Amino acid sequence: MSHFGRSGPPDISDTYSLLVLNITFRTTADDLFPLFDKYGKVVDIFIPRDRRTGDSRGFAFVRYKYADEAQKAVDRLDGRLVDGREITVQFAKYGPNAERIHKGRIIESVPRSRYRSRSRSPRSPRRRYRDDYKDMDYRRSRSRSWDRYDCDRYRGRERDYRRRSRSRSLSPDYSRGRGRRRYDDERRSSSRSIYSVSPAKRSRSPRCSPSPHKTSPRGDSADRNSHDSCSPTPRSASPQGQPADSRSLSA
DNA sequence: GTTGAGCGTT
Repeated sequence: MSHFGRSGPPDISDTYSLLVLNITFRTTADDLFPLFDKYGKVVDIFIPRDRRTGDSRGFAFVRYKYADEAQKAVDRLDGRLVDGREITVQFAKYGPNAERIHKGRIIESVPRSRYRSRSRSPRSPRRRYRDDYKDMDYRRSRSRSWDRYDCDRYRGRERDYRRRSRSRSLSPDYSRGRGRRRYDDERRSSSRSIYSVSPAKRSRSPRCSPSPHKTSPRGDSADRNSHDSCSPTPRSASPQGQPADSRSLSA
């Protein structure tokens, strides 16, 4: 969807796309258009939306006509407070026109001297998340969707879990209050569980079955129980945590 | 109604 009423990319012949991150979920292209248009010729503005809910994903793509204007907008609008949040404007790397960008046209066309390094964006290796939702399903872009999704995948995607858990400014899960309480509960639970059950039996969560029933009139406790079992806590499922205790009790 | 690392549509 384009801001100019044109469906899809209107003309990506000589346009330069900027990635606007950290915008609010309610910020639309109409809100970004007057901001970016003041610093250059904005060809098109596109805000990706969720495939399921159709809501904004929190970032937008602003397409400029010239690279110098785009760079100026990056330097000007990067860190600008929009709708109460500080947005992050940078050149888009991936996308449908990633090939022409890979040629080094945009990146080399703009002076990096003006590009101020923001400590909020470290050298985090980002992966192609498009391959994810195209490989298995639509991307679970929001963290709230990670409530009871695949729990078994946490073993192989522990890095993904840690990446989503951390925040760039405040505390990771602790900011939500939900993570710390559950985490503490898990730790006390695991410490108490080793005295009654061997870790070999609880190493695998038997409640990780993808039950189709999501909500019940009184099944709230059951749903919450699944949360504890499927909680991505590697320590509660680490058998090497207390080998001595487990050995003396298990044997 | 909520959320917050990241890279896009006809």
